[in-house]
Order: sequence, then C-alpha cells, then structure tokens
Amino acid sequence: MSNNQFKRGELYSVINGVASTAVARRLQKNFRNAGLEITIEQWSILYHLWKEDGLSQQELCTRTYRDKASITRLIDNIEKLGLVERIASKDDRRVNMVYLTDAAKPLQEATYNLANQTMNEALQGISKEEIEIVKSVFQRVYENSK
Amino acid sequence: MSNNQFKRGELYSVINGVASTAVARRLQKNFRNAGLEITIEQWSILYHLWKEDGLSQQELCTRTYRDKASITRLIDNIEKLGLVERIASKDDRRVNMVYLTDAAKPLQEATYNLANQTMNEALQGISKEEIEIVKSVFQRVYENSK
DNA sequence: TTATATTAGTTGCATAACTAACTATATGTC
DNA sequence: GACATATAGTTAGTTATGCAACTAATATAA
Repeated sequence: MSNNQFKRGELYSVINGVASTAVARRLQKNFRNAGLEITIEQWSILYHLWKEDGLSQQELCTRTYRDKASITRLIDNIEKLGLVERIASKDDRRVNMVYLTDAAKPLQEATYNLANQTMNEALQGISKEEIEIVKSVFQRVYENSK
Repeated sequence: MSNNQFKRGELYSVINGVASTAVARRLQKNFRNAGLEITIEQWSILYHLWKEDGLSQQELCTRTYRDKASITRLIDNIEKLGLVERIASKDDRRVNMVYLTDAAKPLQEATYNLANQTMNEALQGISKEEIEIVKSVFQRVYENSK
C-alpha cells in the first residue's frame, strides 16, 4: 500500500461531486417550495428544449451526458406530466423529435429565476476567474475519462 | 426573462457535475474489468472504513454526504456481499457500528491501485494549483448550498 | 440487391437517490 | 418520575441511473 492516502482522500471529493450535489438538492428544494412538481433531472431536459425546441432523444443524450435508456425514461415521465411530446421524424423513422407542449412554456421563467437565484447563492464569494478554472478542469477531466 | 442565458447554460454543467460523473463511470468500469463486483458507491463506504473501521451509520452519512435511508440500504447491500457487518453499540442501543469483515481487507490494495490509476488518468495535464482551486470552490459552494 | 453493420429507441434488471412516515432509544424539563 | 423532544435507524414509495439485450429502420459493401 502506498503512503499517499491523504491525497486520494481529497480527490475522492472530486469524484463524488459533493458541491454540485448540494446545489442540485437546493435547486430541487426551491422548485418544491415554489409548487413546481418537477425534478431537477426533468428540468435539465426542459432547459435544453427551451434553448432549442424539437431535439431528438439522441441529441438530448449528448447534451445532457446521459445514456439512451435514461433519456427514454426521463422523456416518458415528462410526457406523463404533459410537458413534452414525442413526434416521429419524417426524414428518419427511427428518430423521435421531442417538443415542448404549451403547458411547459409558462414554467420557463419561474424555473430560470429559481435557478439563477440558487446559483447566485451557491457562487457567493467565488470569482469569475475561479469559475473559469473549475470549468476548464471539469472539461479536461471529462475528456480524460471518456 | 433576463438575457444572460449563456451564463446559466454553462453553470448548469457545474450543477450537473459532469466531470465527476465521468470519473465515477470510468472507475466503475475499471472495477468491473478487474473482476471486482462492487459499485463505486459501495466502494466509497469501504474507503472510509479502511481509513477508520467501526463507524456508526450516522458518521458514514456525514462523511459521505448521504442521508440515513441511503446509508441503510448501501450497508444492506454491502452486508449481503459479506464485506461489512453491523454490530449494535453497547453505549447507545440506537446505534449500529459498521465493521469490515476479513473478506473486505484484501480488496483494499486492489481498489486503491485502481482508484489511483483512474485518478492519475483523469488528472493528466492538470496542475496542483488548479486542483487546489477546484477543491476550494467545491467546499465554498457546498457551504453556500447547505 | 442482398447481406452486414450501424444507429435510434425501448425494455428488463439491479443499484442508488430523496422524502416522509415509522419504531426504538436517549435526553431534558417540569 | 413523567411527558415532550431529539436522535439513530428502517421501511415504503417514487424517480433516476447504467448495462445488456432487444426491435426497427437506415446505411454500407459485396
């Protein structure tokens, strides 16, 4: 057994993503307090559709770093809530395009405000330079680990 | 709707902890390739017990940032694998102390080596200073979001 | 054009997460 | 001592995750 146990112990925090979990929990709680009965994972899908409506499930996999099965079931649940619908692509009949319903649109501003407020609280006292470094490190760790 | 959509989009990556998820998946895969049939979540419990054997479930909650119910079931599963056992505390009969079994001890070196190797790969090209900043930012985000 | 390989999506199985409601034990206050 | 409160752990219910095996549609190659 090598003797750099402390180093590994610290790095485990990075693996675990403790801070991002804390932010996710806080955002989830803020949603609930506002009477928005969606999960943060569902919100992450809606978030991408608000930016660009009508994405394929495969595209949602790429943009949210999830596998196909996870997206299938997330869309199932959001569809049950009546917030999105699948429409088969005419160009390629294997593909489902996912579209927001009218019911989803009013949620956008409320959740954006909650997300902004949550992030502002989470990032208090942290400089733009530090955030840039975190983003850069995350990107490189992600590329190194694919 | 405010107009800093790009900023929010980027910050969402922080919420999501994409990089740490990638590392966790890679470590999981390395465990499997080595014939170690444990999950990374189970490993995170064993990791803390290797550092200090005989922790209460509550202490494991604190150290691994999980809630009580999650720890109960994680310990259930690790107990089924025969790697830990619960022993009721004599001082306080509400408390379960969790101890490693003899079967768990040989796993320590193999998993430490895999974890080291995985982390070294993940952290290639990233300086100690950058890691310190990430750790510091994580800690402050966590404190801000509790 | 027929056989093969690839891609998009679904389903089954196991693990894990959180909340809320619950039991049992300890502690604190009157 | 008795009643209220807090703490440790379990259980039920719902959502989400990953892998592997599967179907259906498309693309490639002989």
